[in-house]
Amino acid sequence: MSPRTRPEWPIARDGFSYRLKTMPELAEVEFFRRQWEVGIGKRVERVHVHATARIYRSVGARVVVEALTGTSLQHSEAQAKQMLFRFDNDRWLGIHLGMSGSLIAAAPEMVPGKHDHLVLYLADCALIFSDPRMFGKVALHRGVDVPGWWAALPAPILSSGFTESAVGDFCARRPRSSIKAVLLMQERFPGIGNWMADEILWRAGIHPRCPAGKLASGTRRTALYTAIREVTADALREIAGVGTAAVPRHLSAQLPDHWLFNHRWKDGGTCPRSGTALVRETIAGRTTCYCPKCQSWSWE
DNA sequence: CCCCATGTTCGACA
DNA sequence: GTGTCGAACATGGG
Repeated sequence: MSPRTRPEWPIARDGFSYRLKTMPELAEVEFFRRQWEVGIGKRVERVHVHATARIYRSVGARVVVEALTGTSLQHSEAQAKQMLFRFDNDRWLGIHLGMSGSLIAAAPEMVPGKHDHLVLYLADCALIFSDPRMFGKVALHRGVDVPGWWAALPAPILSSGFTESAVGDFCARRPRSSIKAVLLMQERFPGIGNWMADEILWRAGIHPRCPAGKLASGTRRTALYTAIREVTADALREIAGVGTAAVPRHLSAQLPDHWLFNHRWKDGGTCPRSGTALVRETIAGRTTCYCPKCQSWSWE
């Protein structure tokens, strides 16, 4: 392993790993976007890439180097699980973090490690994209306007375009699918992932195997819609709101103990509301945790 | 060694 | 065409 400079700035953490052990859903993505904000207004002096890394399967690493070297970072945005960074000269960099990606800033002397597939060296810091499993992806775009794939993203959950009737209609179109499977569909629920889906259903008191058709109207639809918006807003506040000064090694440590999140992986974990033993089983192909008492099975 | 992993995509099949 | 399910992707941790 090559020697690496310990990053003292802007984030001081122990050890050599620049990665945070968290898997990115909407709030974590927004958190990671902010880690690169320190580079806004600064020029990219040099770009490091691991040219054969799978994250370059859509756009070659060399294209990224050529497009970004010498430009300045102007602006960034996160939406759903996507991020978009605008540079001058009409260059745009899109990033999806996949299952294990993370962004972080470090001192400009940092030496890229095995999983640091993209590093933008600015005058006084380095912006790093790390991804051990390489399910993440980068995209490049040139033009005055945002790329088409970005413009085509569905209305964000906290925007006025995300309506209760749209949620109900979407459920009505998949009447026999489990609500757990439906909540993971990015085209209607942008940015929701496995743990957020479980948190939403737990708060709403809905069993994850409940057929989506049963939630297409009435009070259950309202409960579902409300929980989606509340969990999204709360997750953004608790996770994305963490500054860049003292970042915990596990972002989940940020979440309050009365959430399902902090109990879901523990063997023998109990529901923070009812004290009942939590259940873990595979639903829609994903590990799902729920409270058998709070989340009613009888949806007829 | 085994099994597991918070995401997405693709092919097979109803 | 639509919807659903499992496998595959690549790596590390327990």
